[in-house]
Amino acid sequence: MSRKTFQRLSLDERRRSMLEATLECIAQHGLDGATARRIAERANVTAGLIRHYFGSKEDMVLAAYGYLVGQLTMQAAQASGQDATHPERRLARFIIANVTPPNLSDRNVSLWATFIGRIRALPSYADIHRESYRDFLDLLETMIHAVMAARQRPVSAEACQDQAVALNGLIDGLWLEGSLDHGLYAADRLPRIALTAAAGILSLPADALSIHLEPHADTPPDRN
Amino acid sequence: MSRKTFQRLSLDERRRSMLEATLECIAQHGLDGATARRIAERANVTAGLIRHYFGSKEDMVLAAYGYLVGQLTMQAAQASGQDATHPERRLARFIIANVTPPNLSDRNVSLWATFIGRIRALPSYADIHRESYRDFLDLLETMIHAVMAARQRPVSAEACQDQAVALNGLIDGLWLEGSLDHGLYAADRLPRIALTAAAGILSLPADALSIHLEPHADTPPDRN
DNA sequence: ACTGTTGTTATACGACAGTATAACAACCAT
DNA sequence: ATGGTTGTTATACTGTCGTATAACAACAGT
Repeated sequence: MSRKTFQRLSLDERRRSMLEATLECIAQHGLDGATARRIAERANVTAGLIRHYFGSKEDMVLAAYGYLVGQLTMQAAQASGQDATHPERRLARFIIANVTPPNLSDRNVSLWATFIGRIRALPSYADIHRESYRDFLDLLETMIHAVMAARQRPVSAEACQDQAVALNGLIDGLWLEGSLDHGLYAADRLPRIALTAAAGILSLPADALSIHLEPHADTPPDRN
Repeated sequence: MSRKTFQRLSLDERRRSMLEATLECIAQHGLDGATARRIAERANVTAGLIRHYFGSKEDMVLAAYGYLVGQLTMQAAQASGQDATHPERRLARFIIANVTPPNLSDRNVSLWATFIGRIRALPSYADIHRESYRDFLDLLETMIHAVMAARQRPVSAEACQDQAVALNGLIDGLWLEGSLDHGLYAADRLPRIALTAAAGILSLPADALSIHLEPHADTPPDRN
């Protein structure tokens, strides 16, 4: 009877691995089924480490929420690309990224919904949500503004914010319902649906955004 | 030391009161905090009744989910009115109902999100969600079709369904983010935002739907 | 009134949750 | 090499969870 052999990890590595185990357990078994022991087992540690790194299980779950939204927004922002010279392509890519895998996944939506459901009971969750929502909204508003500027269509700041709110709602809703694969329509229709609807919301020509559906490569197809 | 005095209720009344207690507890304390004892206390019964009426706590919670979505869709459908002679007004009212109280409430969103978060772990939840989603989608599709017919604008069934999916996403997203009152914008801006965006998605004139924002009374203001 | 049925209460029980504590071993500094 | 630090394991403990069971009481049929 010997003790389990183990490896000392750096603070960041250990934390990250435990947070990922937390998310995995919640996604797979629900919040109820995500017990301290099960999470620890998945992270290949013992339950005592939770206290050592996060103080309590509740604090670890909260940290896992922050970790999740951080990953989600980073993923979407990266997918949109940094190419600022084609505002409409940038916006289109951003929208597409939000309604296609890996961002579109039942795992992500399950986790997200689970945490949203705790906001009302535990105010700490509200703070994280508010921040991530504001980030997303700001990102959208900037992109919309760029699109309008390129088309030399002046819009008031207020109208631009309204459009950002609406666009955010559209993206959120499509991401959500699209991820819970209910078999009511094929998920590959989502990008086209999203882009056409977004163009409508922004009063652009119907195909102004869906034009950019084709290119899958990182390199833009135009010469310059 | 005498026993608690009690009153025999009909099957439906008792069930409903226990389901409502379940929802209230989940909304207030989260799924973790909604223990069988706490729910029973709120319903003014003892925990043993859960077994008697639902077999198990898990089955009761599932029934509560069904009860919730039933209430939500009924509420929205009623608010849209039965007046089929003004398709655009009907659609507008339906949209407004979804982004204003009592449908817009953090309680409802908290509950909804909590249940959505369980879909992946417990397939029974997926069935309920799928059914309610389909109902909502069908409702929207019918309304959109009526609007287009009244404008004598022929649209293919496929295009109509795409618009319904997009509109549903918009409504879902705005309802969701609007309910979690994050203080980033005033909730009373939502109806106008939603109607304008919806008009855009359907390629209608920008104010085609928001025209119907004003009338609060049940009686339409036009003579006929 | 009385009696039978069953909705409802009261209580007990096993299981397992989260966590506090102490022993231990991996790694670093020397 | 070796000692010290502390990340990590192992275990025990307390509370409370869901639920099974038995006693009880409200109401209906007579």
